[in-house]
Amino acid sequence: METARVPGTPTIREVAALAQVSAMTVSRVLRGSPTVSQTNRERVEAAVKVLGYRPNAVARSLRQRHRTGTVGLIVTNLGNPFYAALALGIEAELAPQGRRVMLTNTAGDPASERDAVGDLASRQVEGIILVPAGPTQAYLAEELPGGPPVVMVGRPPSGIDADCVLVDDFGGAHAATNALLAAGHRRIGFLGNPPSVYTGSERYRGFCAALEEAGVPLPDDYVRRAQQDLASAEAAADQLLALPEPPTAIFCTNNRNTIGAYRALRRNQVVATISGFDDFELADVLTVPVTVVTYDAESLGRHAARLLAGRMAGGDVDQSTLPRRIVVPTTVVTHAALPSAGTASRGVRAEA
Amino acid sequence: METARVPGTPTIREVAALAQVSAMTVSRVLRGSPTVSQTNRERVEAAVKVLGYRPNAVARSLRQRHRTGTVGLIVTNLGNPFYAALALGIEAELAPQGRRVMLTNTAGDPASERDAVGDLASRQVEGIILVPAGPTQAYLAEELPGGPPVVMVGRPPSGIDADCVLVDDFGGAHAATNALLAAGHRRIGFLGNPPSVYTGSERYRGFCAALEEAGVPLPDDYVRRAQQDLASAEAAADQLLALPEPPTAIFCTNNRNTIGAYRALRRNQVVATISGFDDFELADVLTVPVTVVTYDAESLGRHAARLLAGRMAGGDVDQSTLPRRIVVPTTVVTHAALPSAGTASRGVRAEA
DNA sequence: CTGTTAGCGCTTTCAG
DNA sequence: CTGAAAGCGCTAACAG
Repeated sequence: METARVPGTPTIREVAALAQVSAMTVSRVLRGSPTVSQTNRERVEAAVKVLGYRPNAVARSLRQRHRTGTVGLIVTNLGNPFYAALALGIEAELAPQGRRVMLTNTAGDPASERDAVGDLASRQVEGIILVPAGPTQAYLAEELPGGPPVVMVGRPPSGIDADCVLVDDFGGAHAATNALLAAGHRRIGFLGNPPSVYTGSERYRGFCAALEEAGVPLPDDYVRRAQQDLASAEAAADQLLALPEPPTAIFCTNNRNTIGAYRALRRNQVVATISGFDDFELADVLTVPVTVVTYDAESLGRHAARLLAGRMAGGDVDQSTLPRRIVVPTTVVTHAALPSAGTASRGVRAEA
Repeated sequence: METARVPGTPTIREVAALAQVSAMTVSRVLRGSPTVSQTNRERVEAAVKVLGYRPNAVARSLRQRHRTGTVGLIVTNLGNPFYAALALGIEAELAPQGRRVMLTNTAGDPASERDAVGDLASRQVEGIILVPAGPTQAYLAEELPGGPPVVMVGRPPSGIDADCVLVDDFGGAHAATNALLAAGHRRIGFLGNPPSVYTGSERYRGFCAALEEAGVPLPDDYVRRAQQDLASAEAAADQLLALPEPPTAIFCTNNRNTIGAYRALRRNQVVATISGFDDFELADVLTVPVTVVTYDAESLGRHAARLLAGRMAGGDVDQSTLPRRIVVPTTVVTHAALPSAGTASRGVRAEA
């Protein structure tokens, strides 16, 4: 049974046999150890080439106790360009470290998130970057005792300690609302996620704070909640527009809501200023003015990867270091309306 | 040295010791083998719970020779919504099979693609889904002798045999061009990728075939090439519009070109019909008519994952089966222009 | 139904 | 500088 091997997958022993050295010498050459004679190094390299040998990373990981060079990424919806950009940033940061990303899409299902965490831990990932789907991550405490470090993205950890990377939700909403106020708006509606969602409540807080600072009132019926889909946002915007005194501007807490609101305006043939989180392509060619809050999702991913790298095996951060938190800044971009006589520029940027 | 273990990572032996059975019995229980007595099963399950034991998938993979339950995905640009949707479809198809996706972004660099293939093979992925960056994949033959099966997406394999999933590039371009002809256009310009890119040449072929069938001439200067970025597309479109007899419609082979062409029209205050591959959000609210070719990128990913599943360990396809090819159909969607008096519908679909 | 033995492919450890 | 022995955590193969 000694010779019953697949021809295409040689092992280190076969390389050793061909090179007439021990497996250890081959192992040393493969890892670039300096303690190998020039002669042996060449013999081994030749044998590797002849056999088309490729080291088995799984076997290596097993022996090296958990050094798998893999990182888990759990997102709620890869179809959202925001998460795609996040994944891109993470991959770009980790690949040069020789680490690979294992991708999981939860479709917003907390149970699926929990399963994924368990499975990734089983696969010995060295760390996990998590965009949480549910309200709490307390389960991580029992799921990962002594397991891989976790970095959370987009909302702070709840029920557990972990590093995290956040967007300046409050500041961005505050700045965008200020831009609307500066443009002379006094009747400003709000279209957003339910307050149970972290980003939704933070952005609502920023919105309210700006209004309050300006002494501008916010009638109860100017506040509408919608889900993350166009239809629900359109319906909510319709309600705003149907008010006896409709708002002259609407602030939306996410991309879907912004575009839904625009469609409602267009269908009702109303001109009002649209404002919201997340820039989008063609925002500058719409028939109403658009003011958006934007930020660099790829950079968010890079930050998350760097935080994680610090916690992983070989990282620079002491495990006793307190949870770290990075807040990524936002920028307000004002797009002129298509038929407007205003500035013709594609976008006017202002620091948040 | 027997007890020098990290408390948080128990092994199967510790579970066995606690349950007072052998490691094999634990292993059997974990995998749901029916040949375990009820008593022992309960003892083991209790011990697992007490210790918080989680099987080590790396050790399992090593023993089970390559059954890692991982698949490699190599794309050129995750930031492109098309690839994000592709990844989503692949993940959705593989996750229920207990397989995880290892993601790699090549940024269009063939050398990076080759490195990624080697690394993924080293990590013992059971298969690879590849959106090729370079003109040939001949290197796979020497890189993967007896290695994991590969499925290509978006363009057919070159220099090697492999299953692949393609978009009906020819048919889509043909149908879209026919739609322009049916709308009465006789001066139709072409804005596309260099013909060295598979999709570019196929779409050009479809475009030409439709014109030829209709007996409509295609002047040389009606054909312009652009890269996959807005600036280059805008410049190329400018040239088309600057012709003595400019086209009344422009067919573009990709999303970036379509939007670039639209920006050129808008800047030059010209009304012409825009047509192109890939639908995009807000296409229906532009100031000119837009006719796009669309297809389901997520479904493309699902098809790719299914083809791969057939070739992987435990798959249903004999390895001697000839390379399979799936062509995903396209749909032509006509969006009415914003100020037009035509149909008010969001989009008129027609089978390609 | 259960356990023992052996070994996946590699690297740590220690002895030359 | 080199190699032999042992074993990472798990499971196939066999024997009871």
